[in-house]
Amino acid sequence: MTTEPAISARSPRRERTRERLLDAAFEVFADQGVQGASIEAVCEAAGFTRGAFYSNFESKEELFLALMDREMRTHLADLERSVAAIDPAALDTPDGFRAALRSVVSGVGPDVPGERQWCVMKLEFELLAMRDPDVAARYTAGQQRQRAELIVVLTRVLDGLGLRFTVDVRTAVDLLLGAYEAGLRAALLGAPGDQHPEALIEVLVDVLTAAAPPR
Amino acid sequence: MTTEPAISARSPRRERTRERLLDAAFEVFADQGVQGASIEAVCEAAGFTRGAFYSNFESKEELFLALMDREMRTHLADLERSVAAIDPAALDTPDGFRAALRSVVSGVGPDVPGERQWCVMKLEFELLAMRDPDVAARYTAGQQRQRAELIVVLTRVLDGLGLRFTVDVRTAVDLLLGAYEAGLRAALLGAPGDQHPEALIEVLVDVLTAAAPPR
DNA sequence: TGTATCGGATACGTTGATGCATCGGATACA
DNA sequence: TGTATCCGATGCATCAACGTATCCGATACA
Repeated sequence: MTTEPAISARSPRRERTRERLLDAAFEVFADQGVQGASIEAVCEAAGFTRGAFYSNFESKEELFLALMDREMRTHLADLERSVAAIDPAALDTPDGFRAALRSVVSGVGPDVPGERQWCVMKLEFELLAMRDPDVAARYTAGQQRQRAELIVVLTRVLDGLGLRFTVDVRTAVDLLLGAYEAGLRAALLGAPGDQHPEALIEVLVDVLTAAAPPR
Repeated sequence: MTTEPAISARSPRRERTRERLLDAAFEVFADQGVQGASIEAVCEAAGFTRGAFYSNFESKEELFLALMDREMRTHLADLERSVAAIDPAALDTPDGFRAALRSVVSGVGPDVPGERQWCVMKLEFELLAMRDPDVAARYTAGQQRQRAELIVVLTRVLDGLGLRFTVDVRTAVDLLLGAYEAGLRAALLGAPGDQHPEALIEVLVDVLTAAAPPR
């Protein structure tokens, strides 16, 4: 999209500083917000000065876009990895089935340490997307890839078990993702009550498979 | 919470400028982001200079908190109003029931013009809450009030119809709110597919009332 | 070992937001 | 109509972030 120096033409050293700047950007953006963070702060966190930054990126916006693309690629890969790691044998028990489903829906399961940052950055992405059509297009494209992957996987898994959701699979995925995100956010904000992602997901799975024909 | 000049001790004139500043803050914050917006920009939008601002608020943060409190109060009032406006007669038909439920869940139904700003500001609130425990406490408190109201209302309505959700009412409310928000955000971001709030809500209602005992 | 190129550091001028100290006009009350 | 008070406007000094132009050291290659 933006003019990238023919990606192959980037020296290894250059590539490493880029990565370090992106890593730092993730931390600093999550901590202070994309708008609130200064380029200087990102550079400092990465152990560089602004000279290095302007040598690698044109602006904070370009840095942000590069970061978002990288994160979405990473999480799609994580999803595919955790899908590949599903143990078909464990699916027979309801608990195993729910666990697999949860780990798949969360994209990467309870990697609890980074959960907060991940959630915050997702909110930042959505917020920026609300204001910039270009960001919105990239963001929704990534979300759609994730959604498509989940649809395929769930269809396959349920077929294998001889089950069916009581609603269209695509709708089921949307509901599952919505419930998971809402629950996660509420939990991270310290909300009381029972709106925690695991609980919501389990209830939802029960409801969505309730009237399904037995194997 | 913060030192407010004994609310009664605010002259009507002063009160009006405060309101105008809050109105402007809503617009500007939604447009440029809380962090991205300058105090100057808010003042300009309100038709004042910074002198007026510093005479009424101590900082941008205090303005933000005042705005968040006001918005949450307003939306709770809207919710109670739309609850009061439910026509019991229309609840008999499935469509009427769903319509009532949707308008109640959305807090104020399809007031479509301001929907985008409302959604953006909610994201801003959540994001700021993620970073500041004080903001988080106020935000979740407001959310819990809304949730409690919905729980009461839905229980009452369903009882009147001789229906029951197939899951705990509190869980049902969480699922409905989650689905609505997720759908709304996706729709506003221009996502393709069927993840639109109305559709999700209707499916969810069907699922949640499917196995309910008939009247 | 000499040299050219690349990558990051340094230094500088510019801009825009901030907070305050002070001023001026309008409103209320005698 | 005169006067006091309140409230918002104006002017100013400060500061942080920005972007660029230039410099220096390291690596690659002859």
